Amino acid sequence: MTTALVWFRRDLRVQDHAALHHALNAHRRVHCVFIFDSNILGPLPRRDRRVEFILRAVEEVDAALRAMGGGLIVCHGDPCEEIPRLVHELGVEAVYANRDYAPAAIARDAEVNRRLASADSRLLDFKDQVIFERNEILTQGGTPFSVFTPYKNAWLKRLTSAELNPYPVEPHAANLAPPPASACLPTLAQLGFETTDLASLRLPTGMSGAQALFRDFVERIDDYATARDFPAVKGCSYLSPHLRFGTISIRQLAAQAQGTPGRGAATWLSELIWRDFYHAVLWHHPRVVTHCFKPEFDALCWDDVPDLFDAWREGRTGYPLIDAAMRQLSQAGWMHNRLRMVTASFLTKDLGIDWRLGEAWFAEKLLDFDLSANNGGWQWAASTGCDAQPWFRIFNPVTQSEKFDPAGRFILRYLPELKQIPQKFIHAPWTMGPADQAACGVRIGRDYPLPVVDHAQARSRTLERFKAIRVER
DNA sequence: TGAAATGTTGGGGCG
DNA sequence: ACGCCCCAACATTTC
Repeated sequence: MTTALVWFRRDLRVQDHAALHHALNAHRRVHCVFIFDSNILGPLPRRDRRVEFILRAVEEVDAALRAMGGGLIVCHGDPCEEIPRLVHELGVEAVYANRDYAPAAIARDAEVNRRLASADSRLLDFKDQVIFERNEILTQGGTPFSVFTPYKNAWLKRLTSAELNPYPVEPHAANLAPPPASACLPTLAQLGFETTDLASLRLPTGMSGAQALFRDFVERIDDYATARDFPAVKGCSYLSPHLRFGTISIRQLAAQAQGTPGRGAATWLSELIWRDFYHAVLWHHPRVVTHCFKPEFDALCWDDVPDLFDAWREGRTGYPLIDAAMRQLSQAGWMHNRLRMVTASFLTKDLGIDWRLGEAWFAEKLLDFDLSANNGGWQWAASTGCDAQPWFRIFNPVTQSEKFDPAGRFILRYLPELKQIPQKFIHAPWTMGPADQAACGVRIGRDYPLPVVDHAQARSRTLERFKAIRVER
């Protein structure tokens, strides 16, 4: 009678779960554990919606496992100590987990595995988080891709139904072992955290919330290609936090995208491939965590301008689309993808601030924060990364606003102070003359900030900044 | 998964 | 009728 332990991390579901599937297939007794990692939780502010989001998901996993005769052991501590302790207490032969590709996670798992080896056990890890991982997609020359489009073509060419098949859990669910009677789930307070406003965000949580969002999106998937760029429109899937914590599986999403004809589904699949791409980039090039993917851009001299950085973070740059987006980030813990590109461009190309500062702010605020996608997106916007946007391609915050929020509907959702100004000034309020300002009762510089920088000037400074490091040949 | 600068064209006003 | 200019509108190139 062999015993296994399934270690849940960023895969908080009980359907289509690789590690759980393999453990149940191979062992007569399967315990399940989730650890609130004190190494990760320690540095977080005491109010963090993600901890609450995870706890809601953990509660649902526990309930679902109990319904199948098992349950979830939930610990709070250092996995390097907790896992070996459980292995000893429960008499576990092997620990099963789904692979995590972030450098810190790789190091953690290596350490856990090292300690398990001395206890005559081991950590078995499985591909679950992505469709293709590590070296599964390489160029003909056997090197990792550094441009997205050829990567995507190779990805699509390699895709078979095998990658999209779910990992069923039910067939051997009888092997689930109930947790010790003493085990019970911690509260947020017991974890040392305060309640947040997560409930007021109306963000569906857990597996059930993810499936509800998924069903809703499937109804709209045909419109995705055209609607996804407009932040005032309900065009995207809103599944990113769920994909981040694995409350829904990537295979379910990719199978839906692949099996639906039309441009909408194809465009969405492309976005899912971007996710695989950035995971692979991080796995092949862990240096991008702290350095530019293209080393020559490490020579860039960014500006040290704390006041401008604060204005950006707090949404008071004087550019309405930027400010609305930054307030969405703080208020909702999420930002529309188009706006992630526009605000990242603004920080790096208009304010001249190092992309790493913006990356860190997004990492703190985003519920869906994922190191690979966040780093990849920021380096793309800063023109320092893999398949980055060319450095001379600089977003105009006003033009982007006119294109993607033409009526200013998104802007007004987060900047009610601009409600009274005429629609034609909503994208650039400072262009109102004194008479217009008086007429609508909004004085720019008092009721809403003047632009903190002039875009045309900032643009030419950025061109100079990049020209300065250009290699002469 | 841009935008600005520069070049070209063609219609219309006008002498 | 014709040439000239102005300037949108569109195309190309440059950053």
